[in-house]
Amino acid sequence: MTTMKAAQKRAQAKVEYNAFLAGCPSRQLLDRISDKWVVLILCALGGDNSPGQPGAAQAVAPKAMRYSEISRLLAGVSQKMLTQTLRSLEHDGLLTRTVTPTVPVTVSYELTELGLSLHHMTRGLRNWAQAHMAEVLANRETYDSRTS
Amino acid sequence: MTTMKAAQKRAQAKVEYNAFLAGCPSRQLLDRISDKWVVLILCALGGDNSPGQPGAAQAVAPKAMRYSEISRLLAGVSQKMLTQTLRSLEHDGLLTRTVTPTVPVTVSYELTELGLSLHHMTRGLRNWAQAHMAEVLANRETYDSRTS
DNA sequence: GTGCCTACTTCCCCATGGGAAGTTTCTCTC
DNA sequence: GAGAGAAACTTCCCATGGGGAAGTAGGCAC
Repeated sequence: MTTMKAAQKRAQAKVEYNAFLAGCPSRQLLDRISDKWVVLILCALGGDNSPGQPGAAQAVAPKAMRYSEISRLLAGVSQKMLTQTLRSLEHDGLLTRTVTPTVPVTVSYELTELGLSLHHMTRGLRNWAQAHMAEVLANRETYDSRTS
Repeated sequence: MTTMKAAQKRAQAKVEYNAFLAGCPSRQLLDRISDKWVVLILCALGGDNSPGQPGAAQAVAPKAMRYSEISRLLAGVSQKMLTQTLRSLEHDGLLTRTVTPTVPVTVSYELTELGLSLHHMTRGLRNWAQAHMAEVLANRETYDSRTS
């Protein structure tokens, strides 16, 4: 990484982000997006936040949301973390922040195209978690009974 | 969500893990897997850990790895965190831990089928990070120049 | 004027994670 | 036979990060 000829550098520039290397920017990016609040915010803005009508195919349409809406949906997030996470996502160009100077000012957040592409991943994560919950729970019990 | 008939409740029982609810087990599961070390370990064991020959199609085959191998691959992970994360993944049935009583004992970790299914997700995350790195970097610069 | 609204920011405190050194059990070397 | 060394942890200490709660701005309603 430190000693490298220009030709190699050029060849690497396109492909050679290796998230396993601690210093690699893609590793830092992975660190940032492998965060529970990031995943949840992406899911929320991505649109798979319908109140859970069972059986109804969830309408998965990206949707702009206000700060308070997100705050309400992501039960348990502290305001500090929410603001902080939203800022970093805006910083990375994953979402846009729009201030509307209404009575009390309203702020709305919306995924960019880039954010939308990441949303496909986080959506998969969330669905995985919900789909395999039972299995994991069963595994935990098996594990605990084996070791107790 | 609060007012619900028994019929609906029954219908929900199967499907209705909602990761947005703070108390929901699937939320806790999502919290656990939305972790940088979890993602990296899954990627490592999933097999997309080739030393980065640019251009060469990465051989993506799940692979058992020893503790020290993982430790070396995931530059920057502390032993404490690595052990802790591996334990929790084993606990959830995402990987198996096998002790071989050789000279100094060797321990190898391997993904279970469940872990493998999650690996598809984390692999996507990692690839996304590496693929969109440049774009994110550009966005950061734009953002910084706009606000400075 | 008092109070309330949204979208934050700030302060304090505790839990979590990093760094490094210690532990165990064996075998190999001097 | 004393000591080194190796793998996989475990333990201890301390800094950072995240939660909880309270404070801020500023415009409108009462």
